[in-house]
Amino acid sequence: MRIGELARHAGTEVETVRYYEREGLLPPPPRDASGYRRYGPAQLQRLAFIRHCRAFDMPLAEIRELLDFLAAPERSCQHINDLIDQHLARVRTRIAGLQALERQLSELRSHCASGQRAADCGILQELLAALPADDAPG
Amino acid sequence: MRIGELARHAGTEVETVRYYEREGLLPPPPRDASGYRRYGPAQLQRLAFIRHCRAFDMPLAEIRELLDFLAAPERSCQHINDLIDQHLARVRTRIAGLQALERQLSELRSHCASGQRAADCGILQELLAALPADDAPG
DNA sequence: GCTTGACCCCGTAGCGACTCCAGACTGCAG
DNA sequence: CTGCAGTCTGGAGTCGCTACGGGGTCAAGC
Repeated sequence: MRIGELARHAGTEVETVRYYEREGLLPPPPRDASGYRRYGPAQLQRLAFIRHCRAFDMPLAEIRELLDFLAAPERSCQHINDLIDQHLARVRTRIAGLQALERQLSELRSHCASGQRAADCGILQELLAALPADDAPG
Repeated sequence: MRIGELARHAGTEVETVRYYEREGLLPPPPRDASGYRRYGPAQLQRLAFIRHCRAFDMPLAEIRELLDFLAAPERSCQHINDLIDQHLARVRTRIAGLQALERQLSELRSHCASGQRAADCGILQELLAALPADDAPG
């Protein structure tokens, strides 16, 4: 299979496949007489694994670590669990941060009805009143 | 005030201030005899405004638009409301996506207890079983 | 044989919002 | 005078792609 077919099966882009190869996540495949990359099912499985991890929003560095475990089936998978736990913690932290952000934005939004002059806009007023007293210059 | 003090008051980094200047969010300030940037309270207020917006996770392009309103107090602030509404919608979409991700990750995590061989790790199994049947090559 | 179009190659630059670095200069305290 | 913190400039690095430009290859249709 050539790169376009591989990408299609994995639901991604040709450029992304070449990018993963450059980054060392996919091994350089053999080439045919025209220099085209030729892939087998094992490469597709590996690519699908990567895309599956990316769908979980994992950074490539972590995916790299997970890929190492595919090649070392006898190793303890404790580190895998740790990676997932850490990632889960990151996601939860991010959610909490965004929820706080959403509350603040809703509050901000409530300060202005539509169609006023910018000078009277409660939103701009709020955004301008951003200097904590102890940080203000003397 | 010099750039370090300005940055400290705004709770940010010197490099960030210079970056904002390069990006046109802060006007180039006057320089003293040694070429050091000298700032007044107005610049600090503007920088604090930007950082406040960034704390709301707004992209610099939107902040640029909001800054335009500070210079045009007679304009209608309808566009400001629209910007906040759009941003709020983005934040809510992102939260929903991350919550779905969190559920999937928790599910994934439940597939493996600690200390097994990688070959038996339920997490790796799940990640590998990523190929939908209709996408698999013939 | 010739064109058209889809596919592939490589290398490079761009995104957003910083962050860090090298190498030089300035300002102030001890 | 020495040392160190602060500042200057320009450029590169981060992350995960994405989009270009300029070419080669291949199968089908005329």
